[in-house]
Amino acid sequence: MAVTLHDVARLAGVSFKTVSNVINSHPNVRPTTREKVETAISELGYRPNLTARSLRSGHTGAITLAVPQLRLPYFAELADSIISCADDLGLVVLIEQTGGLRERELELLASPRLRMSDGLIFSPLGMGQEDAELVKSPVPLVLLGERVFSTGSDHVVMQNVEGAQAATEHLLAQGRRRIAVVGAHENEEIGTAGLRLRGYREALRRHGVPYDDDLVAYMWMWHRANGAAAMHELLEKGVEFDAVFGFNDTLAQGAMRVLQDAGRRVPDDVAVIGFDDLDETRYTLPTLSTVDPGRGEIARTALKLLVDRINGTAAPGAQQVETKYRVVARESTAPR
Amino acid sequence: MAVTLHDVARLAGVSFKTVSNVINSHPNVRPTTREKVETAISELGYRPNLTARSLRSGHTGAITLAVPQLRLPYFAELADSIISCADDLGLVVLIEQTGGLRERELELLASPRLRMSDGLIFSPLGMGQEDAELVKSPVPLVLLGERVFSTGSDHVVMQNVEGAQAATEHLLAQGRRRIAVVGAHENEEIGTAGLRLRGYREALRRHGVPYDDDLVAYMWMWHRANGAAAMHELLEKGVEFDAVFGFNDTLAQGAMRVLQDAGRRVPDDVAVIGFDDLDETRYTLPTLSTVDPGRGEIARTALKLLVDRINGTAAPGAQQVETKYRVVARESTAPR
DNA sequence: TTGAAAGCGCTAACAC
DNA sequence: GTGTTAGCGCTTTCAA
Repeated sequence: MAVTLHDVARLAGVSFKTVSNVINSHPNVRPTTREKVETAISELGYRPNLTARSLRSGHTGAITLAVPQLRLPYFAELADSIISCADDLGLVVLIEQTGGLRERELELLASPRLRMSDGLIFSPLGMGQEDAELVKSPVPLVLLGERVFSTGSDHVVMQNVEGAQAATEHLLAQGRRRIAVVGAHENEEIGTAGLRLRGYREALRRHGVPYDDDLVAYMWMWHRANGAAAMHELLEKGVEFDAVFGFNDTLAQGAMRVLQDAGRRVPDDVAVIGFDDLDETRYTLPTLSTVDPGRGEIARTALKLLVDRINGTAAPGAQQVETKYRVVARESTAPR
Repeated sequence: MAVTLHDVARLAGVSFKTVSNVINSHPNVRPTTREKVETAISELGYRPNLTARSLRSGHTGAITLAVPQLRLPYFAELADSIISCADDLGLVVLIEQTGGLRERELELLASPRLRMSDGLIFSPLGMGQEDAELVKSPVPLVLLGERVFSTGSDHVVMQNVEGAQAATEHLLAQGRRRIAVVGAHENEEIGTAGLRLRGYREALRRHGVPYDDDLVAYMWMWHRANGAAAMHELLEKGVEFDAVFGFNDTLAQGAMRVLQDAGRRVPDDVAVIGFDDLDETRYTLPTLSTVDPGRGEIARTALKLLVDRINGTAAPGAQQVETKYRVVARESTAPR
């Protein structure tokens, strides 16, 4: 069996409460006592039972991060950032994959497993605005992304409309006029895809370029394979275009590869821009222009909001924070 | 405060033990009683306190996965697989990032945080064979990878030597004779890099091709940027080569990009092969040949070993399992 | 400065 | 079938 406080106390010849005091570095312990206890601790190799501590203290020292899938590079990089930040705060991170499925997301929010952690950072994908009232969690919650608003929870969002608009304007500024879109969601108004499409349309409008739905490829998950498939369809349809806006980098990458197979030169014939600023965009051929959505800032902000909420030091009322974006111009949109 | 068993019992008019029986679906509960209790549960929105359950039962329903960094795509895809498998078994996964630093890896093994989970799947990178005796954990442990052997723990490894040998032979079979290596570790015998280098040398030996250390680029972490930097160095040194073996796909990708910038055509002038079979290798230009190390099998096997160990149903003695590999030929090594 | 007692919410043994 | 009792290992009062 594992060594307990009592075992340590017995060896040190003190009460087990004194041992507890030492561990929690309470002020009122005589140095000699402390030393005796510390010797006993290392002699027995005592390690506190965090489960017992959690039960008693009411907090676990863990948070949950729920994302669609870690194999989507955006979420892998986000998780990396969040785990690093959390570690700095002494918190461990429990990861749940929802697959982006509404059912599983709802299940998660109701799951007793959430109570193994002190709070939840949740990036929904299947749920929508109509589920706003269901976004309730037994632990403090910070929402990420743009699927649901007005939930009463803290919320970190990127500037999707503005970022997408800037990406589109970056293409327009080079004289591109037929800009295909890869990654739209059917009938979506406020999800990430919906907002990025809005930014795209707004940019077109401002520049007097007509919107053409034939240029827009719809799909669900943003995997590379879907970007590739969408580009195949666009090419088969025979629509003319001189640029592609992938709603994320993996889509852009998949699309770019298919374009090249079809003999279109990037950027000479078709310029391509993505969204997310993944590491891999620096090493594609050509390197991929993109929008940096401030992933590090998202991680830090979400964690800060969550910790404040957990500690009860948060301002009353739900906070909504928007991170800064930045267009990163690379070879795939180099001027002709 | 949260609803407890007692609250439910009071509302249902039974003892709190009966409620516990219902929750744990014990056989001996009269249907009418069960129904009464279930009504009370849903009425109060009761959710079991897993911390209390853990304390009492001695297991948490969580496992820890410790990897260097999630932003290395190999580990992201591995984590994705492990989380999915774990979920099928009703387990949640806690992720720790060690940064591949020996210090942090040792710290982790000694951390009380491990006891928030029932077991550990650990992919070391900083520790080496000399640390074999330190590979001890307060919870059952399954090791991944090739940094440390003979630790007394279960171990899942890929066939690194054989896989690397096959990759090299794939290049040799096309008449390549000057094969550069990207990703070697200095003075390493048995780490992943050391074993892959051994496979490479073995292939050369069998085909009577002399080994040339000038063709080998050394480094530490396997990021794309390091692959790119290594290729810059090789080119600057002016060594001749007609193929590159990247010890993983991200290295190969970084190297390939630099090759192309330098005007070398892939595969016509230089063939390139990686290792890991990441999703992105299907979308680079050209698509990247690689070695599939059986990541799904690694995840499943590691989890099975761990669960058996946790349940005490494992065979006595440390198991060592080797997964199957497979060379995946793509455009980057297409015959000339 | 240290100790004793209570109890976090639950499960497991055993009695009824 | 159902209730009673004990206690997992710890922190938190409160008393000495």
